[in-house]
Amino acid sequence: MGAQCCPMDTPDATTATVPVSRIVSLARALADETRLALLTLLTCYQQPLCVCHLVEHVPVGQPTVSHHLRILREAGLVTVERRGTWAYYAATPLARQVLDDLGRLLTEPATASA
Amino acid sequence: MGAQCCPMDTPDATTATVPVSRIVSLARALADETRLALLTLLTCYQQPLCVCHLVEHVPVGQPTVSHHLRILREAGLVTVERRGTWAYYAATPLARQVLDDLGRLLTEPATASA
DNA sequence: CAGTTGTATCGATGTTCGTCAATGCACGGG
DNA sequence: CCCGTGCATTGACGAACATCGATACAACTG
Repeated sequence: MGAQCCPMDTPDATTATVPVSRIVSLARALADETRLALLTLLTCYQQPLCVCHLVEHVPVGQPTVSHHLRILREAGLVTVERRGTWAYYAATPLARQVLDDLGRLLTEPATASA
Repeated sequence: MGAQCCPMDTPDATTATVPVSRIVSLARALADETRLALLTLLTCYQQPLCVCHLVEHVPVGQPTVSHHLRILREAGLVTVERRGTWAYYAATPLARQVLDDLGRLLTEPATASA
């Protein structure tokens, strides 16, 4: 740990407006191919979709889909409404905005706005 | 798999402008508390920082910091420049925009723009 | 009330991942 | 030329996770 490697000492840098753990929780919910496929399906449709339809569009079983939907729900990315036997899941505005922003950042050539 | 649970069949929904795997890769890089702490440190400073300084600000050892910096670099979130014995890491514009966007989404009360 | 269907939960399993101790490597100084 | 320093890599270990089969639960149907 040399003394002249960096110009100045780094303060605690707790200038973050949002706690780091909150961003990590959101990123962890998005950090799975199956979950992101489910979220993409839900964001493409204004109509809520039931679990049995979602199962047909991802290469995993129904218990796994329920498991992932639970994680997405706990992250605030989807909502669930039970009507009779079925459970209808829908993407939240947060999910739409996150996917919209990330998609824009990954397509645009990194125009530094901040 | 009932016939009348959902109004219509769900098409393949490949309307995504960005491949799912690309978003997953970015989310996985952000889905760790240590990595996000390093990235926050780097985004708070315009000056690149060397590894020995970063090590002092996270509760893990130097090999682990190098490991995380490698993941962040492969995700396009940081760049590295070697000067003499030291390696200086800096946040990319992508990292600044991602943290800015996510921070804004998690503080604002979900104003549906999309 | 029994049977069926849609969904959630439980246990187990294989894999991925974060972490560390030890080592290797490049560079600079005596 | 040897040694110290900063950083990267390796191997190993434990924890977390994604997945599945089996089962439980809820609701509609006959």
